[in-house]
Amino acid sequence: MRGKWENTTMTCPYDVLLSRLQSAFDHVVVGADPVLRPSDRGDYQANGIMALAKSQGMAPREMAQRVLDVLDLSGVAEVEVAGPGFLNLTLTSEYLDETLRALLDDERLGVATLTPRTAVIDYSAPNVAKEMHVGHLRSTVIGDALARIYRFRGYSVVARSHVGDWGTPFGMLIEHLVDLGEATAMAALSIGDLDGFYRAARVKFESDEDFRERSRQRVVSLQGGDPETRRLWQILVDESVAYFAEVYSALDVTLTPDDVVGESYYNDMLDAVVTDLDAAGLLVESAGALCVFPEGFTNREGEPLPLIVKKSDEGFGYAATDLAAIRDRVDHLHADELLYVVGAPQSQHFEMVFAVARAAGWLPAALRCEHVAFGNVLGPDRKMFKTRSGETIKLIDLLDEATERAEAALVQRSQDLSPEQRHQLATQIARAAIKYADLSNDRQRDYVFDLERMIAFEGDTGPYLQYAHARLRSIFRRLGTAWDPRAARFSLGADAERDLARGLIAFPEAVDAAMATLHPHRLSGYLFELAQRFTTFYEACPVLSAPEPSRTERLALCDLTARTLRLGLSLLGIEAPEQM
RNA sequence: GCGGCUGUAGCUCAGCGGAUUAGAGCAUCGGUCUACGGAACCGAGGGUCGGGGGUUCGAAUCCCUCCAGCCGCACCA
Repeated sequence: MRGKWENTTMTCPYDVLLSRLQSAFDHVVVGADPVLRPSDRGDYQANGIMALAKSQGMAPREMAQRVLDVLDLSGVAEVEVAGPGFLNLTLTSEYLDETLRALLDDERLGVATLTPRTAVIDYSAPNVAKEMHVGHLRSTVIGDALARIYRFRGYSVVARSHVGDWGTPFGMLIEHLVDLGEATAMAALSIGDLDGFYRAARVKFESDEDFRERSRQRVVSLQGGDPETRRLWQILVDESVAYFAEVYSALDVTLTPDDVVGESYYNDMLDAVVTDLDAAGLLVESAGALCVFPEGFTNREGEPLPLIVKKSDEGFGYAATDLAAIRDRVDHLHADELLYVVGAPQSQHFEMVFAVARAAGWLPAALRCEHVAFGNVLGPDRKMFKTRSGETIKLIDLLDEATERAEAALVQRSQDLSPEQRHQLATQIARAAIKYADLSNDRQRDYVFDLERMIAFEGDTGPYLQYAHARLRSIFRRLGTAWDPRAARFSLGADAERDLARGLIAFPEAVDAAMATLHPHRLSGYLFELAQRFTTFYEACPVLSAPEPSRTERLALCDLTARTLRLGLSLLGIEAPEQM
């Protein structure tokens, strides 16, 4: 997973160890993997000896010796062979001291920037004139975390919220808008009652033959480019996008209206998709529809499965839009990487779209293109999370409820906060609770939404991490006199100090793992563990009352921990308040 | 029927290319208590890693198979 991206700096111990081990392993077999892991035996362990020994028909112990003979870890770590042939590596105290002091001066806390690439990340994607609900939570939160991580690593990120702003429902929506009158409709939409608007349109559509007919005509006008119809449609889009911006802001998500590029944006490119697929000899007419049959996909009957590009009614399917979007992103946005943060049920669709794009030559082989799939948000009954009456739950309601609970908890504890401060803080805690709960689960799995648990201040939660950070910051508020980080020397005499230090130097590994695997929970898990290391340290080691030079050393550890938590949380899109 | 995902402690979940004793949180029980923010810490109990085979010196992890659940499988995105 490493080595795919070139590092511009190399400061973290893992990288140093890996490169030293790698050259030793290369002496035996070039490219042999040392299999370097964090370990509680030493600081790290290299498990690659056994596999290498097997491949060379040697005894593992003998192989270990052979590698040790050429392994140069001077100034970095001590090594010892254990068990069948594990290399247990313990960083020298000089090297730890050196590394930690370098971190004190490093705003990036050891995380290297990568050679810049452009990544287009497709996420969130709500529908125009429809409420943002829990179904959009994961895409929005995971996508935004990935975008933040990528940016921090030096990538240029183009975010795309691929909103549903086209298709047959818009006939009915526009007619409903006309019925209400523009002013009334805009007022309704601007207060965020998108669902009410949609539902009312739907009801009329189902019960009123005349309305239904008008709606059909409206679709035709819309697709035909009738200016007045387009103007009305634009009102729906603009009001919705403005509303999404409010929700994004409430969630502290980085998406802006500029990132909201709906399906309609690609309309003009759809004909070319068809023409070019045809020219490439990929297009087949089947049952009146224009299709591509990518290899390896079959339907229920075992027959080839089509990707329908143009429907038998002449309309374009969403596959056409997705294909057009790929071309646009590769050709015009110059993407080196494409990510689609979309639910797991669509995995086959994306596999097919990617296969067709590759077959058509629109996706260079070197370009990373991935469906970042995720599981469902489940309710307490382990079914799709809905209200008791079976309705979808608005994101904004979810956030409001979380904020209320956080606020209630704060009332009991924080006496010195003004109501405004308390509300502001409660908002930050609520966002942290919801986002962290999502990001700390393996994204591929379904997870059970339990607000009670996720907003708790104890346990593996966002608020717990925020609290750890706030405790750290309070130390510096009570400091009184200034301290000089540059005077810090890390002797790490106490176990708790050393454990904390080991956690601190591993931050780059966690960021790297989250990015390489596109699994933000690798980072959240790291942060939780770091917070635990800190609280253990904090119990065992007095800071402010410690004698020098211990006091300065411990303050430096606290400083690094606070900054690591803050930076790590920020990469997940979670704020770290100074006080709680 | 085919394909995908999932099945680890009472509950919610980690376990990253197989590796030295399977972890955490919550809950339970027992400690710490003039406390640098106790919204904390320390400790205990609790698991035949869905079942069964296989490969291996070694498997929660790889392969096969079975069972259970969720999802997808031609014109809604």
